[in-house]
Amino acid sequence: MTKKSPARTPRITIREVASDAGVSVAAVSKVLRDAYGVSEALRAKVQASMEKLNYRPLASARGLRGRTYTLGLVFPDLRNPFFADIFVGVNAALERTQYQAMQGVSVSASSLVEAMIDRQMDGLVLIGPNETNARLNDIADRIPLVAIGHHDIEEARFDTVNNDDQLGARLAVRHLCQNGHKKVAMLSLAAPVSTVINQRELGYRLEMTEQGLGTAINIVRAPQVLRDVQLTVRRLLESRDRPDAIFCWTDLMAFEAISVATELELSIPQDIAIVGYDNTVFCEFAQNRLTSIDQSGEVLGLQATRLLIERIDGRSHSEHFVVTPRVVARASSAKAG
Amino acid sequence: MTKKSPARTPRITIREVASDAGVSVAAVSKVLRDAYGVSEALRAKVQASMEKLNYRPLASARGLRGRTYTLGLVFPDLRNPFFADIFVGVNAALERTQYQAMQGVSVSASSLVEAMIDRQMDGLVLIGPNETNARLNDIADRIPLVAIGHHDIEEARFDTVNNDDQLGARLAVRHLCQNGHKKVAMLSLAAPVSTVINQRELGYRLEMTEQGLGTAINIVRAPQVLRDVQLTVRRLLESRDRPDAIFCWTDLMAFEAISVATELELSIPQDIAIVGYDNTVFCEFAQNRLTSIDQSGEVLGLQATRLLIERIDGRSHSEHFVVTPRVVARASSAKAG
DNA sequence: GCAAAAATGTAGAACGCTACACGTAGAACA
DNA sequence: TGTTCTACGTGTAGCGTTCTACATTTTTGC
Repeated sequence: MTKKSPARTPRITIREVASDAGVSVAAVSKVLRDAYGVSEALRAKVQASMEKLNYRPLASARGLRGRTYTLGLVFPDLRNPFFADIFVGVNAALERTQYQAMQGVSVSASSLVEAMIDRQMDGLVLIGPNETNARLNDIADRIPLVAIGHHDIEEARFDTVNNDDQLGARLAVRHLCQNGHKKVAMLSLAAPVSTVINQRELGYRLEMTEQGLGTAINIVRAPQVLRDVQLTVRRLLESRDRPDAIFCWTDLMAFEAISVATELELSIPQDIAIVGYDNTVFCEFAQNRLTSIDQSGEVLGLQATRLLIERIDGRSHSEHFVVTPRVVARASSAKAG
Repeated sequence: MTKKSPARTPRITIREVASDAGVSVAAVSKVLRDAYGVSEALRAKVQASMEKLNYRPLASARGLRGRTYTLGLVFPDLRNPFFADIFVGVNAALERTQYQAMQGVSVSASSLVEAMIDRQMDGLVLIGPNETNARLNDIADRIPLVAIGHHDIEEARFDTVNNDDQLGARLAVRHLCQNGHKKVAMLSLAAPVSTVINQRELGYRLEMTEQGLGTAINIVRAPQVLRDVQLTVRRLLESRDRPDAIFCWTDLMAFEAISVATELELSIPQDIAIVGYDNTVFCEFAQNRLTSIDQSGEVLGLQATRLLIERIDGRSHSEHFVVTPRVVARASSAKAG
């Protein structure tokens, strides 16, 4: 079935660079890799030839012996603009390095990770992985790994970068309480495994208790799907004893909450206050004016990438970086009245 | 500087599969590639061994001789959820094939394309490329290429998949006119090159003229940046002779328009009607209720991928697939009164 | 039955690069 | 002067696949 493609211009190889520069192939390779034992004169000669011939090393060939200079980013989905912030951070960290990031979106569980290992990524950044520690350790045994958004670091053979989700949740609740809201519900995510969810829910519970609102604790969970979120919110807002505030798992969920509230002709924040998480760009829009917890995705991405490169370069003990979240207050959580 | 990483379990290679199955390496390779000349018995034997050993072919090694079974998707940015729709389509097309998609976000112009060629992608899908035809042809000479959102197909040595942007713009204007809006402005994008922008602006002009509103033609352009869009919209809405409707380049821009209008205490659609493009999920939200032109990203992604695989398999003449857009009417463009 | 054709399997040379193991030359030291 | 270092280059064996060419067996045609 496989026919021949039209002939394409063949690539410049390391051999041609070597012969053009009048040096050995090994010498060119050394220059390429910044390896030890190269004189300035030789480096200059080789670099001139590379430039002249417009040489670009072929990643597959490099990968077969050494590294591919490619990092894999695994996103849980593409709809949340928060991930774009992380991506910005990753790219900032990659500036002035030879590395390139390739993204994938984990459609079917962990098959993407396998695909990336098959493709010889030098390392992986998993963003919000729904995986157990054991499973992550398995992966880490095969490829340098950093997880963003995974709190279980016991015996972890990989690095993690997190915002303090427990604190984030506490800040949200505290902020709402300070603004006079009492019956704070939490709209959480119904997902198989997630240490992030656990932390947020824990923070919510602890802070509610601390605020003397232990009896008002109310966690409802919805799957990521649009319909389900709306149904869940609607049920919550129409319930006999409606909360006066909702702390949402994500800005995206919060926007849906705003939508449902608007449909029910409840006014925000008078009838119902809303707080999101991630401080996405859309929070700023006048139709949302959503108070949100900022976990600075850019920093998360930057640090994760930094750690990953360190790990590729040989570090074997685990490091765990934590960002302190902060409240960005907007109208959606203003004083009740 | 490069230290040794902790020893990782070595991979299963084709050789081990061959020896386990008691056949030659070449035979295993044939099975892997569905090549001609393999008996059922042999195939079964080999597949059993592959399963048993959990063998996965290494893409780098394959790439050195044949293909990597990897397709590269190049997105212009990560913030627009419309791209998630395209991605869904791509994945649908990849189901039951050996191919895997890897995404990249084009930060610095075309350097990502080079990086993907270096990494031996079998083909590329460029989404909304800001490139000239000549430049795209250059790329197409080096790698199978499909562009989504590029209308200049003259002498194109690549395939394209588009929605009919000219029609889309006409539909938007027509819809607004039918609902009694007359002074329809267009909020367009200030970008270096884009045949998509040209088509939309052309459609807008033509339809305005056809509706007898030639004198009301008013195109303002803003760069993608948040601040600039808001400034532009604000200027437009505060101008002496304010339009009564805005047709926006993108839902994202439309949401910003809604934001500015809300801030100015203009009501939608009474004071100002708004129409977007892409029919993103957020359009449905009650705080937006945004009328939008649907160009079915899923179909775009699916078709692009289909064409790309055909092209990889040897097709050399160009094909151009066009999707017909449709209006999805919501409150933001309802009758003026 | 026998030649020709088709089907099935194998050997082994690439693919472009890295990294190990060396070779050489000059400097430093005694 | 010889010996030991150090710095700098080179030759070349793979890395894990694919694919061409060929060898062998089976089927077909008459």
